[in-house]
Amino acid sequence: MSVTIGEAARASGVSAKMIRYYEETGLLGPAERTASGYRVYGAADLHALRFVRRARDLGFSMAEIADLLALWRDRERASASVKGLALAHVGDLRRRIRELEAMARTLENLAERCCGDGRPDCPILDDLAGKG
Amino acid sequence: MSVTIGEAARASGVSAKMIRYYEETGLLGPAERTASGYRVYGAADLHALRFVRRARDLGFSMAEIADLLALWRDRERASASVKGLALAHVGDLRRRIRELEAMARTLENLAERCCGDGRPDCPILDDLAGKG
DNA sequence: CCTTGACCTTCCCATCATGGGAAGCCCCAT
DNA sequence: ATGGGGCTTCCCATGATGGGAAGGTCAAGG
Repeated sequence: MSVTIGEAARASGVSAKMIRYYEETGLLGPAERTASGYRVYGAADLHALRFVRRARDLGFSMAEIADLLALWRDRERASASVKGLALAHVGDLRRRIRELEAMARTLENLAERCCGDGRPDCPILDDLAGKG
Repeated sequence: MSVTIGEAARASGVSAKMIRYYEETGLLGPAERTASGYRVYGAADLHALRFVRRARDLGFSMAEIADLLALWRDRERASASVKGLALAHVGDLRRRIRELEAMARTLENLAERCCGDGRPDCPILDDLAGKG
């Protein structure tokens, strides 16, 4: 039950490029190799790759994922640690959302006041130019 | 009424590093120089720098800002072009917000189901591991 | 007049996660 | 044995930003 990097990529949704990168940066341990140097992945490796993929989909950074992986592998972990990490990340996401929200609202307000026709007068440019 | 790059940075809120970078990449035209090679900025340059700063604060990319600057300088522009750019960017922001929202909600749901005490059982890790 | 310290110049490097591509080796099927 | 596809490593690029080194410049004060 061992596959090459291409099959691992297809099975996990992580590109072969990224799998090598994760190995290079230490997020994942070095993969086993065939005699000719090909990387080889077993069931546990695929499991870890899918874990990483899922965590990336939830917006965790590689550093956070390293922590999550360590907790995942530690059967003695306290769930409080995981929850803490997750909630800290949620705080991060919420903060970014608030920033983007503020930008979007500002622009929507400006755009609403811009007639958007062939004339050059434009409250959006006026605002950017500081003439607000 | 001409200032050096440091003063321009302070006056515009754009770091000296970034001012040089904007010049290097062509977002802003080459600055005038003193005989000894120092960059020199006049009132119009400061105005443009503040424009760029403000646009960055609203989340526009450098490519979009290049377009906005061109429209700003073009007195024959159609406000529709500006509005189009702005609304396209709003669409971008809204899409990113939706993605982050989805991540945050997923994580909040998982965290809510995690008791977060000293025990190892953790729905968050279970979900990441695909045991959801 | 010379020193000092603050400022400027260019150049290189790092971030973070990701992709592109080249040169060369390997494996399998025809 | 040949061809095609997959693997290896290595280098480069992204976008916007900061850090820092090595060296030139300027203004103020001794």
